[in-house]
Amino acid sequence: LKALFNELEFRTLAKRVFNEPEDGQLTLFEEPAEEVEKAELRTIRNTQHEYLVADTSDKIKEVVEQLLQAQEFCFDTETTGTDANNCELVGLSFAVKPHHAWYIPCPPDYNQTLEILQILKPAFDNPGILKVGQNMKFDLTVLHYYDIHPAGPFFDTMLAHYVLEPEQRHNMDYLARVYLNYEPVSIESLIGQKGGRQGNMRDVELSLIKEYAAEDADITLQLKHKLSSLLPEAGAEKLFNEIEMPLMPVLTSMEIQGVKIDVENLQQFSRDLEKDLFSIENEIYQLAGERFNIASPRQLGIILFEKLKIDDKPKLTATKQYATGEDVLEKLSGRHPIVEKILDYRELMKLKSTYVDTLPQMINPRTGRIHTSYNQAVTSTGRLSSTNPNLQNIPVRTERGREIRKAFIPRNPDYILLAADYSQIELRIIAHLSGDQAMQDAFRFGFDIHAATAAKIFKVPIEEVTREQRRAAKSVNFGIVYGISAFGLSQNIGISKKEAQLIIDEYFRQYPGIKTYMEKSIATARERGYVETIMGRRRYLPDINSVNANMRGFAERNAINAPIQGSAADMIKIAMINIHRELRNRNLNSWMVLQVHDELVFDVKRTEMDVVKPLVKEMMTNALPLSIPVEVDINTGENWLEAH
DNA sequence: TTAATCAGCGCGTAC
DNA sequence: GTACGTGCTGATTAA
Repeated sequence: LKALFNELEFRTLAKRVFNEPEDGQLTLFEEPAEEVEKAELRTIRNTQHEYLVADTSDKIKEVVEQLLQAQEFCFDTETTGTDANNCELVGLSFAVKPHHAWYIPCPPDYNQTLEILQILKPAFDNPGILKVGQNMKFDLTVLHYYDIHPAGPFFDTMLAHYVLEPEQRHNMDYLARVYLNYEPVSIESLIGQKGGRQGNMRDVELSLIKEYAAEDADITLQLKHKLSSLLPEAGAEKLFNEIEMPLMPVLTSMEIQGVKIDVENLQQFSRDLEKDLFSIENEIYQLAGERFNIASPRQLGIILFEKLKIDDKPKLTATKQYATGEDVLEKLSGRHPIVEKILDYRELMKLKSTYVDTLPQMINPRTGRIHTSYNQAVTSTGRLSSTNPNLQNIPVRTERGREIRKAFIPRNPDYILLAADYSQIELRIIAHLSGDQAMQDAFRFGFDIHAATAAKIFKVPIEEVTREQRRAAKSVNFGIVYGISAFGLSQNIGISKKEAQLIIDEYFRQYPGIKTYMEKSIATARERGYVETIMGRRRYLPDINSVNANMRGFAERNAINAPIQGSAADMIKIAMINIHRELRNRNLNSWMVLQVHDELVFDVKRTEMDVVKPLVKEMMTNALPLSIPVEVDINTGENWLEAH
C-alpha cells in the first residue's frame, strides 16, 4: 500500500515556489530549514488535548448528540488505502471544538460498520450543520460505499487554502505548520516509511490511531477557523462559497460514476500495435546497422548524430545529451529514412504504453469502470487536473490516437455518450475582457476566428485565406492565449524570430484592444501583485518586478494567461455545478462523467436525451454570460470519438 | 556486493 | 501557458 499521506500530497517538488510576501513564514520548507523550525513547532506531546474513543453504540450516540447540537463539525475518515473507490473504512474522527475530538473505530466486517454509520447518519444528513474537512472529496467517496451521503454545506480547508494561495501547497501538515505552528503526528509513525512494505491503517493499535485520527479532525477544525477569517480580506469568499465548495460534491459524483472502457477493443488494438512496433523496430535496426534501445533518448541520440551523422550541429538538451524530441526529428526527417521510422515508433509506443495497455489495468474491480481522480487544488490558474489515470490527455490529434477515444463507451446499452464543448472559449474570453472591437465583431458575426485573423494579418479577403495562412493565424491566436513571445511563435510555426515579431506586430495593429488589454494586465500585476479572473480568482505574481528578464517575462505571460485560462475554468465549473444540480433535482439517471477543461462528457440514458441535451447546452452557454456569444458544440455517440 | 527504489529528465499527450 | 504519465538512467538505500 502507498502511504496514506499521498492523499494530500499533491505538488511535485519542482512546483514548490516560495515567495510569501507578508510574513516570510512560508519559506520554512526547504528541508534544512524545516529541521530548524521543528523545534519551535507545537506537537501532540506538548499541547493540551482530549481525544476520546467511542467504541460502543451508546458512546457513538453520545457523539451524535454533540454533533447535532453544533453549528458545525469536522470529520475525517481513516481507511486501508488511498484509492477512495477501492478501500475500506477503518475509523472516523469528529471534532466540534478545538482540542477535543472523538475517534470511532470501524471493524473489518462491512455490515457491522454499516450499523455504526447508521447511528451517525442523522448528523451527516442534517443540512443545518456545516461539515468541515480536509480534502473532503476523499471522505465523501469513501462514505458513499457505506450508504452515507453527507448533505452540505461543506467547508473544505484544502479548497479554502487553494483560493487563498493557489500556488502553495494545501496538505494538512503544511497548513498546520503555517497557520497553527503545529506539527501533526506523521502517518509514517503509524504505518512505516513509504518505500518498503508499508503497513496498513487496519493494523495500527487503537490508542495510536485514535491520537492520530482525532488530531486530524481537531487540527482541521482549527484550520477552518483560521482560513475562514482570511477569505473575506482576500476577496475569495464568493469564489469559495459559490464555486469551489459546490463543485467539490459534483466532482465526487463524477469520480464515483466513472466511465466504462471497451477492454476487448483495446486489447485488439494493443496486438495490432505490437505487430507494427515489431516491424518498425526491425526496420530501424536495419537502417541503423545495429540493435539498440530505441526508447532510450541517449542511445538513440548516439546512433543518429554520431553513427549516422544526420546533422553536423546537433541540438543539445539541458544535460548536454543530443536532443531527439519530435520537433527536432521533424526538421531532420528528410535527411535519413530512419527518422520517420523513429517518429512512427515513438507515436505507437506512446499510445501502447501510456494508454492502450494501461487503461484496462485501471478498471476498478468493484465497479468495472475507470475512476479518475480530479484534483481541485493543484493548478495555479483554477483549472482541474486529472490523475490515476489522467483522462484529460486522451489522444485525439492523430488517426491512431483517436482509436483510444473509441474505447470510452456508455455504461450499458440503455445509455449513450454526450459530449459538449465550448468553442474557442479562451479567445472569446479575451475578446470579452479586452473589449477589442475587431475580435468582438468576428465572434458576433460568427466567423471562423482563425480565418478572420488570417484575413486581417495577411490583409486578404476572408474567402481567399489559404490553409497555410489559417494555420499560421491559428498558431498566433494560440500564442495570444498563452501570452505570446516572438520566440515561442517562431518555434511553433517554424519561422525566424524576426518574422514572428512582424506577424505579432501586425496582429496588434489589427486587434489594438488586445494589446492594450495585455499591457493593462501586466500593469495590474505590477501594482497589485496579482491578476484575477472574472470570478475574482487571484494569481499572485511576485516575479513581475524581477530584475531577471526571463523570470519577469514568465510572470508577464502569466499575468496575461492566468485571467484567460482561469476565467474559462470559472465558467465551466459554474456550468458543472448547475448541470449537476438540475440532473439530480430532476432525479434523472444520466450522469456527468468527464471534464476536459472546455468539454464535458455525460453518460446519458437514451430515454432522457431529449431532456439532458438541451439542459446541458443551456447551462453551459449561460454559465457566465460574456459580452459576445458563447457557443457550445454538442453531440452524441456510441463512444467518445463519435460523440466528439 | 547486489538488488530495489528513488529522483530527475526527455519526451509526448491533452486543452 | 496549464497539466500528468512512462521509460530510461544514474544515484541512493536496503537486503
